[in-house]
Amino acid sequence: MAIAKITSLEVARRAGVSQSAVSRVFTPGASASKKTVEKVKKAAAELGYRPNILARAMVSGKSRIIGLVVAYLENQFYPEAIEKLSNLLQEKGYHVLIFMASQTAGNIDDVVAEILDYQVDGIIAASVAMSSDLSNRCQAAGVPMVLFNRAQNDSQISAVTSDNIAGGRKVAEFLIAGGHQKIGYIAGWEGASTQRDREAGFTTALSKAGMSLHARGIGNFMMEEACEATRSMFATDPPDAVFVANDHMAFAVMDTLRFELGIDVPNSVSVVGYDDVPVAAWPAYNLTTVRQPANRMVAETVDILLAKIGNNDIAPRLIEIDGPLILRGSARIPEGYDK
Amino acid sequence: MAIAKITSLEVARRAGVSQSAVSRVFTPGASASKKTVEKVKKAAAELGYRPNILARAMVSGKSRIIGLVVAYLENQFYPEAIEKLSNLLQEKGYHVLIFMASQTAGNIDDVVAEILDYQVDGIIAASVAMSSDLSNRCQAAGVPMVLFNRAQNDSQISAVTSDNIAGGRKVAEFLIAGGHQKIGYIAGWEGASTQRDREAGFTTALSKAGMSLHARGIGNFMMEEACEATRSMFATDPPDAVFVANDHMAFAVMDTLRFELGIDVPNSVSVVGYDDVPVAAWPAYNLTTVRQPANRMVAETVDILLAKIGNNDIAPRLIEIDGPLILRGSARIPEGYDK
DNA sequence: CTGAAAGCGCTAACAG
DNA sequence: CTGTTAGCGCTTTCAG
Repeated sequence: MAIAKITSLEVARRAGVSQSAVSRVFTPGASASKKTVEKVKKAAAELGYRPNILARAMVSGKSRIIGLVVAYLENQFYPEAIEKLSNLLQEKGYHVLIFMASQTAGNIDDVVAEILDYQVDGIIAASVAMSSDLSNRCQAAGVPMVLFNRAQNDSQISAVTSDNIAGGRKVAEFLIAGGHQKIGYIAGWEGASTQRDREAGFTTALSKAGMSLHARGIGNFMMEEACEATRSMFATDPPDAVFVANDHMAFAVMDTLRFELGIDVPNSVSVVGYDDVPVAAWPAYNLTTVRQPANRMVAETVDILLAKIGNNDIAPRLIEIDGPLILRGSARIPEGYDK
Repeated sequence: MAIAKITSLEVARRAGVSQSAVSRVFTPGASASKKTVEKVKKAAAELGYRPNILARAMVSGKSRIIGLVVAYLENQFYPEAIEKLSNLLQEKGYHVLIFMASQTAGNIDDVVAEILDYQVDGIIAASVAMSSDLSNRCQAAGVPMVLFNRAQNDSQISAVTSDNIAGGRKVAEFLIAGGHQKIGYIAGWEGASTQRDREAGFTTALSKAGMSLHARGIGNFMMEEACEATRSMFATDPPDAVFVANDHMAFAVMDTLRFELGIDVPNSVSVVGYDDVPVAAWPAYNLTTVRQPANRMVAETVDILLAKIGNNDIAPRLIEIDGPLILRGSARIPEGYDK
């Protein structure tokens, strides 16, 4: 079985032109006479020639590869995001090299180092904490990076998230309008800006209404820990409403409430989540939640990244996209409520 | 901000050795004296040097990139699989370039063409149909491919799936043992070997017991269509058990039954799925289902692919991995049943 | 508009 | 074990 990798040189010979002519025909912004283009295209088609992207990358310095660092694929928000990210990038002529940053903490640095080895044109870090040392190395290597669904204090680095503070506030206002008196919160991983902002927006709005958190548990964005937190929270003096830092945990909370503790949702307790992943709309959960506008978040992320790839000197941007509260059946809806 | 891409030549100069010495130090199976290694490593560390993988790929002909074609990320089985795939490949020193084959039918060919442009060392096609023309082109290009969770009649191409026929049979036997009389089936997309095999195993076992399908609907692996199929199937003479071709649709079937039609699962009708995705274990569904052993499927896939990368002449292999029926609460369990 | 020539950063013979 | 020498396949000046 002969291995048939056709090079531009072979195409050139068959078309009776120089190798550089072939290159020009396949290089977007290049000039070639109609006749040359025709001859080359014909020869290329006959031979089944396609340019070698790696070779092109080497000389041009542009690989058209974007490194995507991602961690928790079990939370449905991420598969959805990577699908959209990948599709959009594909449209723009880029492709996504995936790097799992899972399990082993502290391996993020290694992962990014590996990414850099592939000469990626840019990096999207979804939901992972970035040491500033690390972002410096990317900077030094001239590789732009944008954080997806996580912000960094370090204002040197671009990030796009939903407006988590506003989201948290909306939930508080909704719950208060619903007449809830004892409001609990189940937190995500405290190292995450999304967690902190959601909680800050939530408790601030509570304070403004003269209320405070009735109970607080920590789920670390993990289902099992969220179950545990729910058990303790409902062991004594149970709340009449719980805001859970993301949908993924909210499902665990609802299941624990209904099937383990025998507590009715929403009649005995309202549950509200954050993300609006597809499962939230399924009748079994029918979860009231704040929608993270994945499409717009993805579009912004790609925009910023490509802009930076075009010109790395543009200032870092912090985008927060507002998302609506989606009213469903897991929480009591105040009469005449609209937002 | 200076862009600091260090080359092996610069390291060589600082270490006082030749450029090829540096290369050797960074090439796994190469020889260099202890002293040289030391000097080079030191200089490299000081400079922050890392080899350029693309350049290495060009000359060695090995990119250490695996192209992964994937379609429906909404079915949780796939995020899970790509996470495991990516992790395992990462361990072996490969990385995954993702290609979404979604929406647009017939774009698979274009997608694979693009993949080839990146000089990938191998391709994993998850759950996509492969035209034989296409697999020929990969063959011609010397790029091995293995199908994941889908088999092909074309025995020229390796594939790993669960044992779908056995799985279908297990479900039939289980349902029959449970005393069900009117057994329905909701099919996936008929173009998929997984769908066909599951159904074949299922109906064959039914026949052996002197039974036949009471009703049949088509869900095409989509939730909405599965809902529709459920509605028609239960409009008249409803079955007392339904086998659904995958979990993703089974959730939709259960929700339609319970929340739209007001039919009790499992008391009025048993529902069984296929895959055992994480959600199947959540209390809200607690779905009885055939487990696809993702870990072993992934391990086999990677094994075969890497073996082929090592030597493309080895024969194509078709692996079917047996998975257990996981008994949960969505289907009546016959007394004393164990399998 | 076109061809010749010079590399991109690295690995792989090849002598020494 | 080491340095020298060729390229991998392509883009990009540079003359013409």
